Amino acid sequence: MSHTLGLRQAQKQKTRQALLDAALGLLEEQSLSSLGLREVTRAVGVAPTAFYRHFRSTADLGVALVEEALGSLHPMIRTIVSSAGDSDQRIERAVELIARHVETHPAHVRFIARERHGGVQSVREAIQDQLALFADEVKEALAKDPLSEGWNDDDLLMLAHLYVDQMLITASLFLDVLESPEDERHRVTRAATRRMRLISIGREHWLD
Amino acid sequence: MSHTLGLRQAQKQKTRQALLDAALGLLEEQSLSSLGLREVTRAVGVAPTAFYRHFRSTADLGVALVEEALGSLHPMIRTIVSSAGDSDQRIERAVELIARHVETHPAHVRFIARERHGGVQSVREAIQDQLALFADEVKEALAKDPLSEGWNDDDLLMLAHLYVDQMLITASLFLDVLESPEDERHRVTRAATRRMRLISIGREHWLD
DNA sequence: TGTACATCAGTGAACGCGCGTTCACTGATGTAC
DNA sequence: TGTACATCAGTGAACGCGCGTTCACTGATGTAC
Repeated sequence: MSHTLGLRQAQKQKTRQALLDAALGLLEEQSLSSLGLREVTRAVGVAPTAFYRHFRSTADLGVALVEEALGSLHPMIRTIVSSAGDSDQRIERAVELIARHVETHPAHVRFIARERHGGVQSVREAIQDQLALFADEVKEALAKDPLSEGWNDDDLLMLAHLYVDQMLITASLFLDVLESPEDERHRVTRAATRRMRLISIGREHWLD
Repeated sequence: MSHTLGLRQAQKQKTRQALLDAALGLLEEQSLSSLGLREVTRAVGVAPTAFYRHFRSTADLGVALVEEALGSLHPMIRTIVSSAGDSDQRIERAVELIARHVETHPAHVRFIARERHGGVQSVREAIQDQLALFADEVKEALAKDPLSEGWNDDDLLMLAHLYVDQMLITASLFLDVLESPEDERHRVTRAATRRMRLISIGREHWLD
C-alpha cells in the first residue's frame, strides 16, 4: 500500500511545483540573478508572502530547479552509455536522445546552460556538482568498455568530462534551432554527430 | 602627425571607459540582466543621468563589453593557429596562451562565459556573432594546413567550432582555479592539454 | 462518530528603499570671426 | 589675441513604481481522546 500525503501536504507540494514551473517559464527570458520573488508569485496567483513557505530566496528556488532539471538527466545518461551497437550507431542514438530531451524539456536545458556560468554562486555550484556526478557515471561506464583497456583513471575521467561537455554543447545547439525548419535542425544533428564521431576517433587512437 | 582628441572628447571617452570598467567589476558577482544603471554610475562616482550620455541601457553597455572582451581575443587566436611546431608543441603553447589570457583578463573571460547563454538577447547574439567569426578564422587557418588535405568545408568548420568551444571551456576551467594553489592549476593545464590532444588525434585519423 | 484543540499554508496591509527615467540646468570646451 | 556665441558632458531634483521582508491574521486540515 502506497503512502498518500495528507490533503494539506499535497496542496503544499502543488503550490511549490507551481512556483518552480512559473519560475522556469520566467527564466526563459532572464537570468536567475534578476528573477524577482514577486514576479514568481504573481505568475502563480498567490500572495508574495506565500513564497517563504517554500523557499528562503530565489537562489534557493534555483537550487531546487537544478535538481529537477538534472535529476531527469541521470536515466538518459545511463541509457546512452549502456547502449549497444557499434560506435557510429551509439553516437547517432545519443544525439537523437539529446534532441528529444531538448524538445521535451527546453526550459530545463536553457536554465542549466544559462546558470552553469550564471551570477548565483549556490546554483552554479549545484550544477557543477551534478555534472561532476555525471562525469563519474560516464567514466565508470567507459571503464567497462573493452575499448578502454590500457587507459588510466585520469584519462578516462578526462574523456568522460569531454563527453559530458559535448552533450551540453549539443543540447544548447538544439535549443538554438528549436523553432527552426526541419532542414536546419537536421544540419545541427549532422554537425553534432560528426563532432562526437571525431572525439570517438580520437579515443580509438589515444594509445597508438 | 597623429590626431589628438579635443579635451571634451577625451574626457568623455575616459568616463565611458570608467563605466565599462565598473560594470565589468560588478558583473563578477551577478549577471548582466540584474545589473543596475545606478549601481554602475555609483561605482564610477558620476550622476545616474550621466549614464545616458554613453549608453541607451545596460544591455547596450553589455554589447560594448562584448566587443572589448572578444576584440582582444582575435590576435590571440591568430597567434595560436599560425603557431609553428608539431601538434603537441602547438597544443601546449595554445593552452599556455589561454592560461595567460585568463590571468590577465579574468573579468572579461567570466563575462563572456556568463553571458554567452545569459538572459540578455542582444548580448547573447553579439557573442555568438563574434564566436562565429573566430570559427571562420580558425577554419581558414586549418584549411591551409597540409593535414587538412581531403577535408571538405563542412568538416573543417565543424572542427573549427570544436576548437573554439574547447578554447572557451579551457578558459572557463582556468577561471575556476585562478585563486587555487599551483598544483591544482597545473592539473587543469594537464587535463586541458590532453583534451586538445585527443581532439587532434581524432583529426589526424578523421579520413582513415 | 463527535468534540476540542493544534498546526500551518496562504493572506493582506504596511514599511522603507532603490530603481529607471524626465527635465531644466550649469559651466567648461569648442568655434567663428 | 580677444570676444561672442554654440555645444554638450555631467548635474541634481523629482516622479511614480515595484521590490523584499515583517507581522499578525484566518480558516481549512490534522490529531487526541
